Amino acid sequence: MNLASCCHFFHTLVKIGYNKTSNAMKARSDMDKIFDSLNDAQRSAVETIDGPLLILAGAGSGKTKTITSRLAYLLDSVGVPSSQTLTLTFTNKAAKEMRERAMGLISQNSYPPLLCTFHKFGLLFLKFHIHLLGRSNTFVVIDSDDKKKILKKINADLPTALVASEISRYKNSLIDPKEAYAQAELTNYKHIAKIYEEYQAYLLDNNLVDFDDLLCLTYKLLDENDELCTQTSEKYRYIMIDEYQDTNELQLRLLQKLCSTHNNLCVVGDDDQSIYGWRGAHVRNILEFDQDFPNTTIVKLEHNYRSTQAILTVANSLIEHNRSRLGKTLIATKPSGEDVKVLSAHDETEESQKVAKEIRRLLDSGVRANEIAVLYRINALSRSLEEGLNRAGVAYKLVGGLRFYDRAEVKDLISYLRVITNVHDNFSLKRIINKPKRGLGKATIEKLELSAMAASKSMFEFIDTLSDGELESLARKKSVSELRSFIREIVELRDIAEEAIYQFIDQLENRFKIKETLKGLPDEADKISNVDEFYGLFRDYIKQNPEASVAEFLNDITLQSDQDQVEGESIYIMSIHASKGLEFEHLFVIGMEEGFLPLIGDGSDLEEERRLGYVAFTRAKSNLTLSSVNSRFYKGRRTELQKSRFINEAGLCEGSLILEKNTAYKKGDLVRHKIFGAGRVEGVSKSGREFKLLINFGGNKRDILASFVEKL
DNA sequence: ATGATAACAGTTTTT
DNA sequence: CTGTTATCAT
Repeated sequence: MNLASCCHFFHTLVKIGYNKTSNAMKARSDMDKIFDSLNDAQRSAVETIDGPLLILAGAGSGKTKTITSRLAYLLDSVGVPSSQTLTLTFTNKAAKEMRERAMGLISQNSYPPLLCTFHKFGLLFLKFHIHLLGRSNTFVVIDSDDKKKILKKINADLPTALVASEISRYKNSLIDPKEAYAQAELTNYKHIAKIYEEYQAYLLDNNLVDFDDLLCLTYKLLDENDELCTQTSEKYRYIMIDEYQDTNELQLRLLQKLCSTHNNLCVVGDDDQSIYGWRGAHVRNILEFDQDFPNTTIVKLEHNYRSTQAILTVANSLIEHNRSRLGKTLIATKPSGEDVKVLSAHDETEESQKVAKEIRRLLDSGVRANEIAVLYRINALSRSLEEGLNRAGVAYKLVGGLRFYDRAEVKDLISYLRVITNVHDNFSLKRIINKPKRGLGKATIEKLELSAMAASKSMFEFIDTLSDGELESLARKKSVSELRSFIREIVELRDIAEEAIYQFIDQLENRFKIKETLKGLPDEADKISNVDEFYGLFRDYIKQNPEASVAEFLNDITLQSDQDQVEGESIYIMSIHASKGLEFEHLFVIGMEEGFLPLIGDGSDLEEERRLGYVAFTRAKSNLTLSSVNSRFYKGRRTELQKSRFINEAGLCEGSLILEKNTAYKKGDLVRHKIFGAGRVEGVSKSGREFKLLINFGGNKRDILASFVEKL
């Protein structure tokens, strides 16, 4: 749902009140069909509507189906007005998918329920209530790049990435600059707190809002206005949250406010798939949900409809090595299938060669390219893989990487639009004032900005009101005339945007020759096609929302990452993080070595690394191949590497195939156990899906599962 | 103001 | 080995 229609939606709710429940008979038979398609656990999750509910949804267990069915049940069977429900996700993609699936289940005559991302909800809420904080709702949402630019300007010495993440941490812990300063002990942190204070002042001055503000200002409003809080909570009587394992402290507290009057909170997630701890997500939110929300009902969805038994066995045994987890075991609904394979290679070149060869073989046997994917823990591993795929003539699509809206040429366009909708936006103005070149350098721009500030005017206003003579004392003569025409074009475009929006793009390109100025730059063709794509997006948006303004378009796209990957005739390669939520018939995971997966470094968490392994493995539907190398070229040097411990923990050994064939251990092998130390294998037997070894530790004989020892 | 070089750091990234 | 940023001549 776009911003325009969402706002309309908010208004409509107020005006028409609740919609009437649909035809009960019809709803009943539709609901019966939905229930028939659910398993027992899913059905019980759908029918539990009052009080806190934790749905532990394992990978591939029909999570989306369960949430959407529950929504349909609430609306069509229980008769809850759609306006009283709120469903939040993390990504636009998830929201879109869920909305589409929910629409197919919910009876047509109910108004679409509010189903959007956390941040979009924040945006909508602020549009309606930010005035209570003494701010105007014409604020602009900035992205993390904009944020870094602002921080860089404020601070010169400390690394902006660090400052940005610390400020984010403060905001997500609801710590204001004063408190941050008070609690800082190191001088660096005092310094960061000062930067934080200046940054906040800058945002306020320019009426900007960053991603974190969308949530923390929303929280602040609810926290400081009891009446608004009660009213909002009563409005959304049934709340559902997707991917709950990825929520942070602020999101938890926001949810506590939102359901303070009813506690009808249903969260869906998987503690075993929590892979964003480094970004502030708190696994504890899902682990201790029943402590935050007493009298919680817990439903586990453990039936897996995605992967073969063989793949699930491997994934289950890996994740069992984690201690902090609620504990569940995926149950296969598919037959055993092919064994999980382990490739080993001497180096990354051979690895990519082997993987490419396997992929070639699959393609030649008629497998469709988009059913194949290769995953890696760090993006740096993509290079050798890409080379190998190129050599083998395998077309691939790299998912992730630099996002569409983050590309320089697209950001320039966005800045143009921002200046056109708000000429006082100094920040965006500075980005484009010398694009295309108008002979203004860093020094001149700085001078203009300072003088404007001294005159208490925005740069645009300042330039516009100055005489040519006055301007010439700040910039060279040639630049002054360029500036004049720049100002004129912006004003004219603003009028066009208001009066003839369908002409807007053509006029923009005409006046500023955006595409022409890209000629001669590296990757010229890509850049021009990105500009064209952006133009297309704008036109589509206007076509779909004829009443929308440029400002609405801008706020909407700031919250968007490029989502829909076009299906083509190429295989996919991506990081494990980027693969969350996806599935592939044939999956390769490369870089299964100590130091890469698990990645070891400061702040690394072995259990989170293991969950990453688990997420990776559970993307596979019928074939899973892992690969490891003896040495890898990384950061300019070649490093000797050992096989990932996860290969062993997953019950796999070199050459693979522990399921039916020989175990890697035989009588007489020397092994080491974490507690008992070194010992000799005296017997091998099978225990469930794993091998059990009888080991003699210096006279002390014990039965131990093979995955708990390592070979010497 | 602009382009060329040196110095440097280097996971994962939903909004 | 990469890509990004700071600094220095032109």
